[in-house]
Amino acid sequence: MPELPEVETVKRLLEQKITGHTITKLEILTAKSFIGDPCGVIGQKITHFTRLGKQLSIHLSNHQILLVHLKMTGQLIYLPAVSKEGIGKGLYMGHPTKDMFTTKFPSKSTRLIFTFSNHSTLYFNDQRKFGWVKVLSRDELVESQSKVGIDILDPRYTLQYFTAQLKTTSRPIKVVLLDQNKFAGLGNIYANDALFIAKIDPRHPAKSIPAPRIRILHRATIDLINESINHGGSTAKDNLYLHPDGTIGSHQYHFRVYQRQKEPCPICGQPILRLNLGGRGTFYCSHCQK
DNA sequence: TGCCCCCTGCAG
DNA sequence: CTGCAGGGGGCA
Repeated sequence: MPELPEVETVKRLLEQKITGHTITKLEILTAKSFIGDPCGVIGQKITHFTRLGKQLSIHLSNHQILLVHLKMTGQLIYLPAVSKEGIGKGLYMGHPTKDMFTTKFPSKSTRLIFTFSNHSTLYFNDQRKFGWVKVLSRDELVESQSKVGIDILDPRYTLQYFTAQLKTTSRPIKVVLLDQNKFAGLGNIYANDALFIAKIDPRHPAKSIPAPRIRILHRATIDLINESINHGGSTAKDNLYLHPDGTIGSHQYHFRVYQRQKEPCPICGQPILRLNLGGRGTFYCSHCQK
């Protein structure tokens, strides 16, 4: 699920909740979800957060990093300390009357539980078990991200860089936009919608897109990502993307073509088509996108 | 460069 | 039952 806007939203909300907190306990319910030595994180304070593409780094006071990848169904859910009266009733500090979460935690998909010194908790939930949390040193973090491309929100993501990357391959533009080693952060939602905005057929070979179209596409990727961040990201129908406080994003109400096959194109009214490209669902308007 | 796979769950 | 899901690593 989470692409750049969703991970950025989680980062912003989580950093205001748990920066400065000390980890006192880590429960690993699913072994494959945690990679590294869990002992090293106990007693460490959370100092700050960074993000590269879809990967979130939680920096600790001993200079180690918890690197988080949510993959398709990962969630980071923060629960404030349970009040005395609320124990066993789902009553949390700051949520005086009722539990605002529709799902109780830990749930069937809870993989990791971090507890902090003030008794608040952070749940890593992941239905499909594709995601993970890794403990890394600074050097290991740099190494593990050395092949990742430039983040869409990085000032170095220029039109020149974008153009140069497209010129290296004749693969379908949609597939190239999803290549995290070229540009970090775009996923299936925003790749589809950016191509719609730029009126480019997702199958168009990357290297032969005319310069004026490349310019529009480059602009569209940045604008769309920012638009979605302003909407708190996209929570699709399965509700698997949640903010750390359990609320949902709203960018799904602004999808142009993503998951709208058979619905009328917002520009010309022709039905939106769906095809398979690089193993991923691809949505486009054959009349508007050439 | 294109498949298959990792997993779970839901819609058709 | 089959197909599909915000991702991406490994392998021919």
